[in-house]
Amino acid sequence: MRTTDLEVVRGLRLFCSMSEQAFDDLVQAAYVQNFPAQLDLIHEGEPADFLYVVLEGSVELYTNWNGRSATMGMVSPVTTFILAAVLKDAICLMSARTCERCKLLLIPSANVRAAFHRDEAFSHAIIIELADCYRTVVKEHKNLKLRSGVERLANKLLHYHTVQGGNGRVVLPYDKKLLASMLAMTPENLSRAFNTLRPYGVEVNGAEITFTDLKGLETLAKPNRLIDDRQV
Amino acid sequence: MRTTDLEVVRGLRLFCSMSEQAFDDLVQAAYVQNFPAQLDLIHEGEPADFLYVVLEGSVELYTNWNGRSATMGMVSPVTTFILAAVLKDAICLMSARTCERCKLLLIPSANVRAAFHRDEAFSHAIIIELADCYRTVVKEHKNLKLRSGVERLANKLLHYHTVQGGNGRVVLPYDKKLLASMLAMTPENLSRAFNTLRPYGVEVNGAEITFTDLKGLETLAKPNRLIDDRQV
DNA sequence: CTGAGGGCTTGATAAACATCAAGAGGACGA
DNA sequence: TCGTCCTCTTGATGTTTATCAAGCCCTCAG
Repeated sequence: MRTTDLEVVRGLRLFCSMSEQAFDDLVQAAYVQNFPAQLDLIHEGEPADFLYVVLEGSVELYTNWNGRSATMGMVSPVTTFILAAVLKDAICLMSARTCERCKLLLIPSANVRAAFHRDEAFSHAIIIELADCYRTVVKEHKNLKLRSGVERLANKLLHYHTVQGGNGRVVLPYDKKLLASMLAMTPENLSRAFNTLRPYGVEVNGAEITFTDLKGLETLAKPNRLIDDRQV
Repeated sequence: MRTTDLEVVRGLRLFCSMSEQAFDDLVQAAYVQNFPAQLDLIHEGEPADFLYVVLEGSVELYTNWNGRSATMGMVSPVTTFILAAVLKDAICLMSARTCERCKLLLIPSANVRAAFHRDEAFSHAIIIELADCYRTVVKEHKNLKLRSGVERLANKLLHYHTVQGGNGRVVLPYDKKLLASMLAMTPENLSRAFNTLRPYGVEVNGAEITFTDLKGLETLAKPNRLIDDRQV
């Protein structure tokens, strides 16, 4: 494992407060590995053997039932995933696959569990991390239950706008098929949703979106910190 | 606080492993209080002042946005709620109201946070509890993303059937308006969904449901442990 | 260059779901 | 007892979303 990777991981809120010793033990047992695009990392229903940390690239969490499929979330650097299943030593509820070429850190889940039993600071950091994971899903759930497809798209665009600097221009981070799945709609309907937003000053050019009437878009989207703000 | 209440709370997975001292401190600071039906306990957006434990009655977690409303979950005895907000000292993402007359235990959230910093066993129990909360919402989310209204109803009925003894008969625990909201559908559509299930041997008589073709119902519902099983 | 394939869009159609309106039946208080 | 309110159901209608089919455009390998 490269020193720079190690420092980045060490800097994560989940790991930064744990003891030197405990962190070293964890990292000693871990592997850094590169994966090609579109590779299945986890199948739902299987045990959680590793805690994953995305160092480079992005990972899609998804789920299947009765022939249908749904994207549950995207993981980008530098973030962990399937923490809850690892801690409970339980079966994974979601599948995971790489979107692009990825560099991942794999920490054996038994070591993670051992670490939080040994290091109190780590177990406190886990509590905050899990509480955040929980609240993120709750927000996702609210987003889905309370909003139509067009509204979800409008708010997602405003979110990207904020993240990307707020200068009236946005580049979609994923292709539209994936974006559609994230927004719980079909690619066809995403296309139509963009058309619906045109009167609100949303101009689409491939992956580039420009906004000419942010006020109007916000009036439609009605962003809400209890749904859209990451840190709340 | 009555001794029997105290023992029940002490028996909860969240509290049973913590030290006598820490539990006593927590309980000393707490109040038991009775609330009438349909009383608002928490408004989303407000700080989480207490960790709540439902001792009697049931509580609805719900949320609002732009004039719309959605039920997020039901809490029945003996269970805690808004644990994540309490631990993070954050704003509540959901509102809560009593459905019927309720007896609740209110533990000041500052005391909960102090307790997990002092008692290691408690912080480990919190980790397991939070991981479970997280996985429960993930399952809810999958249920909503992957299934139609009729499918959600069919699976909910099968779930009640299992919980209530599996003898081909079920009594709905809530009125149909609330059940509809839990299933993310309107009361009108719940009524129609019951009609859709009649050919699958589902007979409705007020709150009493009887099943005459469980195999058939299961073929339609396709229950899945990664969505429907509570303990997975 | 050429053809194949994928991403994206559009139109037509169908299914799922919501809304509006009306009415049956039961609970409850005056 | 009567009227009122509430829950639940049903029908008619409209909206939202999905599905199916077709076509455009771009990329890329041969």
